[in-house]
Amino acid sequence: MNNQLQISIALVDDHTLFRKGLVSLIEMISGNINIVFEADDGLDMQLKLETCKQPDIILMDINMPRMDGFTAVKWLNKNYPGIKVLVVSMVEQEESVIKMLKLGVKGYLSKDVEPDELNSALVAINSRGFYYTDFITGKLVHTLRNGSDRSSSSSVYLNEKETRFIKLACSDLTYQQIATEMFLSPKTIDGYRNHLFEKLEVKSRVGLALYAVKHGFIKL
Amino acid sequence: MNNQLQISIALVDDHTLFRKGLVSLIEMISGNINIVFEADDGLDMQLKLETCKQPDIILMDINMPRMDGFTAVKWLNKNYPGIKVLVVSMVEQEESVIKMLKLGVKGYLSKDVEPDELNSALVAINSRGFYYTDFITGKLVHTLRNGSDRSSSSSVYLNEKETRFIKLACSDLTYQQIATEMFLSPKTIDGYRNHLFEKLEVKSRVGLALYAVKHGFIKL
DNA sequence: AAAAAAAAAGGGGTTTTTCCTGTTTTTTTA
DNA sequence: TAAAAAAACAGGAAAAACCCCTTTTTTTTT
Repeated sequence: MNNQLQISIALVDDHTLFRKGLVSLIEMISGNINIVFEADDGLDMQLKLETCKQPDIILMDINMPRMDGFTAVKWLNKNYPGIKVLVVSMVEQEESVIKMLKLGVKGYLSKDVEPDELNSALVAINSRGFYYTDFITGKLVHTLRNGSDRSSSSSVYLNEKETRFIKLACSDLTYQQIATEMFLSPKTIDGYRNHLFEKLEVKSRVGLALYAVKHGFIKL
Repeated sequence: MNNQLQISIALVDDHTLFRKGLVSLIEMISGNINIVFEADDGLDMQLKLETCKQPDIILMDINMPRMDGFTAVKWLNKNYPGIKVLVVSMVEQEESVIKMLKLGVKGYLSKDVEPDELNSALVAINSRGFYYTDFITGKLVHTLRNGSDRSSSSSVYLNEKETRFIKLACSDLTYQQIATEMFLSPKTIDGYRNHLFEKLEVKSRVGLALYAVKHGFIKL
């Protein structure tokens, strides 16, 4: 355990300007926080961890090139289980929050919090071990209430035909045309649609298309 | 004209942590830059401009709630044509860059540049009036070569109601319900749809939804 | 203030989507 | 191999989306 007085942290975020700003901010508002290193993404972090002193807490972004936040946290859990992670991301989607919490991160801050809150979070994580805000609690409660939690259980795996179909559903083709394209009866396509509506919890072709984008079936 | 020594700027960005970081960074690296005010979004900026001193340069984000960067810059052109705008955004899409340049912004920086470059940009804009990087030039050349430039020819600018509509079109609501939601006749919504179909060169509501995602009208 | 343009609304129609309740065929599983 | 499950297919029908063309109202331009 580290003493309460000195907290050593590292920053992992691909937006240099944001990262440097954070560094400057942290150095300004808090004298007892020591920044060990900065990294552009998960891969960079792995390198820095080998050469630099090990931080108490890592501030972690989610969307990053090469290695994203999820992968990075997973890797940390395996290789440096002692390092606590505080997610600082613009992503406020329930799924991401839940996913990160499952990975055992100690806190989750939106990028539009006040600097003071960042400081509170760091202090809390260092002393108590975690910093869970109303924001997080809210997401959790909502997930519980809606039961779903698609992020793990339901195993939403689309087979080849479903994948083919959902991609085509993102086009201007009518279901008739999609049927022709896939050498199937329009009624079969009807079945696919209804099946996916249930499985993906959407209610219209638009919902299907947005799901497809969100989950990388099609690229914009 | 202001003298070269003191540059007064304002920051418009909804991510508090980023904004405060930037403030701290700017105060740290540069003694001759004076921050007049910070704003959460375009609307907030309008208010601050009334009460605060007028800045030489405004650092402007693009994606913001209530009033986004495009609208804010347009408003500035009308009401404060003397203020120069430097866009600082994560959005690196060609269309956004081009759109902003057409609106006459003096520079466009990605959020992952080094602090030094931000400083250079500010100094350049203050003395020469602009700061155009290879990044911008690259986008311009590419646009020229690919001829298209959908962003102008058809002047793809969505006004408030169209924006409202396209967002709602990404939901499960029927056009009827959207009409109710917007206090308009379903027939008017019909008109919006047809108008946008032409303007955005799409052929269905699905196309509309995908356009909305691609161009940041909705976040997934 | 008149003319032109844009926004809002409507009438009436076709096509597509969506949603039922089934049957038949193929594949899996016990 | 018989039973069960999944995939493919169907008829029918209501709802929604889409389309064309016209009229009224509002806004902008001249």
